[in-house]
Amino acid sequence: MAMRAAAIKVAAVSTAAPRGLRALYSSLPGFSFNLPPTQVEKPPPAEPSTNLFVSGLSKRTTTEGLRNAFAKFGEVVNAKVVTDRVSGYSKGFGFVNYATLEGAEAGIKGMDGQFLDGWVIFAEYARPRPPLPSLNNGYPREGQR
DNA sequence: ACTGAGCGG
Repeated sequence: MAMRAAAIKVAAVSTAAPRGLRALYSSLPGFSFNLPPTQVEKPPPAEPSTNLFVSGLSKRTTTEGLRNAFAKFGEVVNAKVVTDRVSGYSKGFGFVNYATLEGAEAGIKGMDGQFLDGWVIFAEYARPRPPLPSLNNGYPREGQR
């Protein structure tokens, strides 16, 4: 009887204290939710490139504002604030393309963690993207709708 | 509507 009461108490603690679930499950046989000390943290962002991913933007920040803020650290070839195609409103992130990797590096160091239109923005190297699938060199695809 | 992590054309 005593064990049964203990089991019920454990269940009650489980639901009442979600923060302690990890430690609780770790002590239970058959439950190895133990997080490895390594490899649980954020993986390194990306490999250096001239393309930058900028997040944390204000909804009022436009492409010109983004370009203007990053142009101080290097030659910006292309800048784009991603907007929703139906509503036209900013999604709060964008991309900045520098002419050189040095410019991109300077842009990250200069703008990452800085304020832009009242919001702290984050600048990092963008992930490599495959060439535009939809455009196909400006011609529509044959044999495919 | 514009919300708050994210990787567009």
